[in-house]
Amino acid sequence: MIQELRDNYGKFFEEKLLEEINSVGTFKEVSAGIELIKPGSYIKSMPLIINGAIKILREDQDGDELLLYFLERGDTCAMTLSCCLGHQKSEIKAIAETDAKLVMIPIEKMEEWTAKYKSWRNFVFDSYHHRLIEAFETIDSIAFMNMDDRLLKYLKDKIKINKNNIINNTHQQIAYDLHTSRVVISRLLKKLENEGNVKLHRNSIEVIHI
Amino acid sequence: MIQELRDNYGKFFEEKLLEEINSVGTFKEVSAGIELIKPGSYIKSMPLIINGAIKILREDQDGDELLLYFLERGDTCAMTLSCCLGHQKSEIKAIAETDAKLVMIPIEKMEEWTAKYKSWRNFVFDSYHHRLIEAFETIDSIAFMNMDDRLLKYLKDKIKINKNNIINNTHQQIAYDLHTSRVVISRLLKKLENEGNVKLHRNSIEVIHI
DNA sequence: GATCTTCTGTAACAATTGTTACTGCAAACC
DNA sequence: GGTTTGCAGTAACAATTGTTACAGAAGATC
Repeated sequence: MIQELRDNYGKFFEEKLLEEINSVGTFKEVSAGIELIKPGSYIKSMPLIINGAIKILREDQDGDELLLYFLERGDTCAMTLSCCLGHQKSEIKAIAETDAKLVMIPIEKMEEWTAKYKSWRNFVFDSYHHRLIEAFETIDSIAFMNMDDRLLKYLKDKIKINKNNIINNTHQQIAYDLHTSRVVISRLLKKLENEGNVKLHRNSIEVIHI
Repeated sequence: MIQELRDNYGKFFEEKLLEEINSVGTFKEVSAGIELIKPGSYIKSMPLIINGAIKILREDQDGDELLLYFLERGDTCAMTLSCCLGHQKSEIKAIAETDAKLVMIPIEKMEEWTAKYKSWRNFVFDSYHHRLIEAFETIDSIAFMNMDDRLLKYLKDKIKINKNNIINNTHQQIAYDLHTSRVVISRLLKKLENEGNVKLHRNSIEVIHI
């Protein structure tokens, strides 16, 4: 595990902290689709992402959901951070977007390292910063963009995250992420296909051109 | 100023930190309507809010804007925090919602205090936590609520922030905050008036019942 | 191969929100 | 008092998004 940590977090943390993480962290592999965090649950450890991607969703009381953003290598979950520190319930839902490798860190260490390691402090602050920025970008999308542009952005993000221009999702799954209906997504995808931007298959979408 | 700090931040910070804030901070009074932060500008100091309220807005490239949330006594601007630490440009716009008193802290102190004072660290983490939660609540509103409910929420928030059930805004100003058109707001307000929930006057709205 | 399930395509329609245009009113200004 | 300016009310219409319903295609299962 120490080698994975060095490869992925060596540029953030000094060797001594890497060793501490190695000694108290537990390695975890998850398969795509696994639910990591349920809204309303308490969180006992914080994940450092080694590889793969995690999808972070917001869910309202009716079970309606909306994609907030993806976490990747080098990211951590800011919500987890603040929940741990504030001993609060989770406000979000996290699902493995791809198969992923994580290192789970017990929350007691967080406060300790925050005082001890400058690099850890900076990492935590940076994480908050990035999540806040991404939350604002999500707000931009839903406030200022129409569904056709939001769908384009979604396809772009998916390609980037999965490193694959074939998106293995049904229209219904996309509709959930964008909080709209399946019919709307089918309609817009068909339009994109007619314009030559995508090719539609059953259970997957091949993106030809942005 | 030290007394103002003790009254408003005494429960967060130890006396020694209060004194440090007092010695390096500068007191600032602003009138309602003053623009404190422009999107794209660099930030050189961070505000602690003593009283009054600050309105935080998101703005897109076309100049369209959207209200994110209000800051009050005991709050600080998380965006400022992360901009200072990351030496980044502001992603938001801040306008004094009411007359307000602030203490401005030079950013160099922030890193220093983060290492030195546990209470400061907790304050900063808490601020991030609250802003993230509020950003998520803003996402909830625009993603899951219709304009009529968003308007109700807006009126409620305004009453709370201004401690006054008369809201001194034109319909156009509300439309800007909610990123919609004046006609839509007039329409919905008129509906609320017909239902007996508000009374409409020129340049102001009297809220009768939630 | 026959059946069942799930996914996609599409039409028709409803609801919500956005736009344009015009009106009268109130306050401000001269 | 008369004029100008900005605000609010309203109608008519357009655009976008959401809903319902149904048909056919692709896989999965037996």
